[in-house]
Amino acid sequence: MDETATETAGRKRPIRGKSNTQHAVEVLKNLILENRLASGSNHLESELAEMLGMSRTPIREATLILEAQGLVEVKPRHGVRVLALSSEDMAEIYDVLTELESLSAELAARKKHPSGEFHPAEQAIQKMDDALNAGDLEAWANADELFHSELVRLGGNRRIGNICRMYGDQVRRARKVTLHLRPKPTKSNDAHRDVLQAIRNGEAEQARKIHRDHRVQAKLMLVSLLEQYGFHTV
Amino acid sequence: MDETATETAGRKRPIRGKSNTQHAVEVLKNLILENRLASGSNHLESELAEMLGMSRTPIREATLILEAQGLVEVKPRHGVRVLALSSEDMAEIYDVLTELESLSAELAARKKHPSGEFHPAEQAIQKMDDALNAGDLEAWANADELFHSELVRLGGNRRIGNICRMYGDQVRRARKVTLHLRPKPTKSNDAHRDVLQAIRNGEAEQARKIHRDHRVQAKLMLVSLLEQYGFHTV
DNA sequence: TAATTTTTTAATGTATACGTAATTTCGTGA
DNA sequence: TCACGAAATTACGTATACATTAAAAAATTA
Repeated sequence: MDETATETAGRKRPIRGKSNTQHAVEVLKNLILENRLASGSNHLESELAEMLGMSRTPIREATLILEAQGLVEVKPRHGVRVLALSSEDMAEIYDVLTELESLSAELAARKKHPSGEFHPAEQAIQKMDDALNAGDLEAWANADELFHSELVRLGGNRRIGNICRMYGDQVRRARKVTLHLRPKPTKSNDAHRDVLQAIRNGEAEQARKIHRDHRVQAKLMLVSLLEQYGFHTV
Repeated sequence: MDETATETAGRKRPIRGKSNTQHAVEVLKNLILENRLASGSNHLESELAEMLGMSRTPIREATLILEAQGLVEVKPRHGVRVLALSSEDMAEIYDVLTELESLSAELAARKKHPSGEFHPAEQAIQKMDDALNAGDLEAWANADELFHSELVRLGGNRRIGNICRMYGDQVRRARKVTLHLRPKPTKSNDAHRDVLQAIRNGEAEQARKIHRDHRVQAKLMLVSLLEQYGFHTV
């Protein structure tokens, strides 16, 4: 009990440069993405506050932020509800990502890039190859994610960056379910390599088309997997 | 002084079913869109709190929401900064809207719609015609906005709806500046009519292309206007 | 005077108190 | 037993207090 009291007292000020609100956002987001706060479950502010060892104030602020990001819904007397992700939801999200990432590929191809600008994207592809050879799907997924965010960065539209980052969280959530059900993603690496080459060559329409086709394929596969396996786990 | 005290005390509970936080979001958003909180200006929480006659708590919550919507930036000791909208920002926003609305047109064309589903969109076009004949640009802009949101609704992707609604606010902000500088938008009405017809006919690619071209034109016109006139007013 | 340190100020982040209203529980009557 | 209404509970929205710390101001020194 003693140490608990001390801890609680000590936790008043944030550990290091990070407000309790920010901390709560991170922790709650992780809990949701890890599926440790189940979809559809309701949680009272006071419950979350106690769970994270802080008062309701930063919790409220955090839930507002998470609500704006579409991860939870705040229902006045019913607590914070973690939003479920149906296969329809994922289809919607994939459509948005497909569109905006393809546009990013096009935009990236139209721009002049300083040398070395493509290095992170190349590295991501390399990591994907390595991970695939090693049979490490988690590593592959991380590298894949990295490539997609690089693509968006190269496109240079920061708003697209924000949107894709936001929905990226949700895709990660679904990926937990699908990653080990899907066929080995050998074609992804090729597609990514091709997009990058098209961007380098300044072939805007081509870059867009390649990425778009790749994304459309990925969506079809993912959504059918989710429908097949019910997706009640997410 | 007396009445001030009474007012402050009375404002404790929200006027009508709407929390102070929600109220603050609305009021602040309007102030920003009306350009009565200038871009780049910083405002302390306490200042806004006093301005709206409530305590800092709901103001803080409101600013977090507005921050998530990209209207302001909360900088710890410098207050709430209203984000400026440069012509580059508008270009970014237009690119996103172009892409997502065009996709919506495509999606709408692929779907079966119950009869009467197109009624609101038709009405919006009619209003645009009327407004244009009457020379009422504000009315035209409102009807135009309505059509765009209808288009997105017909597409059926709720996430696109959220994104477009969000950026719609910012477009409205810029429109304040450009509406009376741009040439009369006679072609818009035709384009809208054509999209709607294509959707009706189930011509998905066609619908997408028409709307896309229209949007690209609009973007070029708008961005060049903004560059020309500096846009320092927004 | 300019630079640097100290002091002061004040805005924020957080906890907490409390009134309000929604929900639930309980009790009453049909 | 069920429906309905009253009382009790309690989660939330908001105000407020307060400690922390960044920024500004003042003072000291070179």
